Amino acid sequence: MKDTAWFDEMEKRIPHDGVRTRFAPSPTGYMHVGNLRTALYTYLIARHNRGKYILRIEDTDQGRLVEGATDVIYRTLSECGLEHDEGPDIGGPVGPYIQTERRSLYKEYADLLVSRGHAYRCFCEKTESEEESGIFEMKEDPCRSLSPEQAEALAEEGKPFVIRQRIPREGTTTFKDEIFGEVTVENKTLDDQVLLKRDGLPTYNFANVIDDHLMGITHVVRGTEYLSSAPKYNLLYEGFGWEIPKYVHCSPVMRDAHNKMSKRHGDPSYEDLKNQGFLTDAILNYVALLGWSPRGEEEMFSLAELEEVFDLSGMSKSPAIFDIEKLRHFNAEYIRAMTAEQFEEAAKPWIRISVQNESYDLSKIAALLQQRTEILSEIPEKVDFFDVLPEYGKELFVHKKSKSDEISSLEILQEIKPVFEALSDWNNERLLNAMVKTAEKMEYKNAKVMWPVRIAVAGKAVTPGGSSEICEILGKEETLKRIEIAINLLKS
RNA sequence: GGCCCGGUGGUCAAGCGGCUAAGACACCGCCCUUUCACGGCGGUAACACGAGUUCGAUUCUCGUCCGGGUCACCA
Repeated sequence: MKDTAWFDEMEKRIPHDGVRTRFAPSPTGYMHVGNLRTALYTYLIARHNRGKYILRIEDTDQGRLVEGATDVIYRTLSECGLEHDEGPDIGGPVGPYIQTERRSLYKEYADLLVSRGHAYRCFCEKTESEEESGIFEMKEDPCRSLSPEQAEALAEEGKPFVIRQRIPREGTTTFKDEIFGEVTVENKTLDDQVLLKRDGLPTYNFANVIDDHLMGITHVVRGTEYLSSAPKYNLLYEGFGWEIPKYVHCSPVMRDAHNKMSKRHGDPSYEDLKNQGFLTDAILNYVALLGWSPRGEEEMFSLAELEEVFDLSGMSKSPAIFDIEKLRHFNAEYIRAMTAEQFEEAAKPWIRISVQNESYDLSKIAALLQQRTEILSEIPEKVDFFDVLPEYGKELFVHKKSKSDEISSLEILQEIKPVFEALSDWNNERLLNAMVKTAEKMEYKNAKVMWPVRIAVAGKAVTPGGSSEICEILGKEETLKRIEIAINLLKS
């Protein structure tokens, strides 16, 4: 074990420069919405207080390592603008920031705790998960009562061991959470959790305490699944004589009333949502509001605005169900708030999926789409008719609201065709004008004339943009061709 | 099962002893309108239950019920 000078030296490295938070994911290759939200809140607490936001990778579970997982984390955080001030990739004053690279550290602190009597070596066989065994009994660990000499002797023999925390049997432990307030538990309900595993790596429970302290973390942000083990962490801090950080336990994001969002259930990760055509800003905005309330009426917040207004007092205690419908709403709002150029850039790849015909003006198509799109992925099916006129039946010409039927549609199309043919300038204004004039002449409502034109040129009842805009984009030749097809269909 | 934490409309939620109990999504209706959409206006819909405390409880206390978490050499 290192001498006190070494431990003192470690203490001196700890920054004391205001608020410091950390996002500490384990690299499983998947950033689900709950993770992202935790990262966001962690980031916001730091930024709101002009503090530091740190990224730490918790890879102490060797069995669950996933190739390329850290890249997903970097990419997601960076895309979302949650830039960290310290981390594995950019370093910092209290590195390394990957737990497996800190393994020797944990051993020193575990030994320190053993020497102080707050922990002990346990030579027992591995225990099974109690949940699986169905037995929920606190059992006395025989190794707890081993004398230091006995334990030392067994270790000398080369017997493998883990290091367990020695929890007092008597008394209570109280901790304070920024969201839940004070929580008190009886020590006898706490078990002697493993601190250092047989493979020499720390458990989450231990590594967290060590790293959070050594990295000068002031606000420990994590999910409520750690709420009930928080007393044990406090006991650890006390054992070391360290200052206890502020705890912020966030309630989970649920997929429904009973289940958390999870990879297993196929719930969307950040990347999945992106692929479905959701915008980063919309995702962030929505996720921020899932479990936190700004109080006022305003719901739309940019990341910069969130940094200003975010505060712990708005945090919710109960779980929140993820509602994709509301996310769609936010996404639609963000799409509408984009400039035409921004939207065009975002939409083009999606338009291209079903519109390959080079002669169509993608900018015009995009312009029609902007006010009618909630998520980008619905674009291809909205515009597929530009390339290929769908097969459709006569019944599409029947529309109650515009008082259209097959008879009137045929009549109108036959009337409008020569008018279109005669048009010298092929643009929206002229087309609209032509249709309105035709309606006047036939003494029909505008809608009654435009309905069959829409059906004829698009082959579907729901289209982005009005019929005149579609005709304009399609061009004179294609429009007339499609009207002719419709006339023949109606005659048959 | 023990322990911990929750419980306001279908969903996200404001509320912090006295309110006609906000707002948003969704839903419905009306208006606008070249369909749909967008926009505008309006509507349906909630304090889990039972005791206390109090002049007065959605707000405080207790119990019941319901839900979540945890009890791993996973995080």
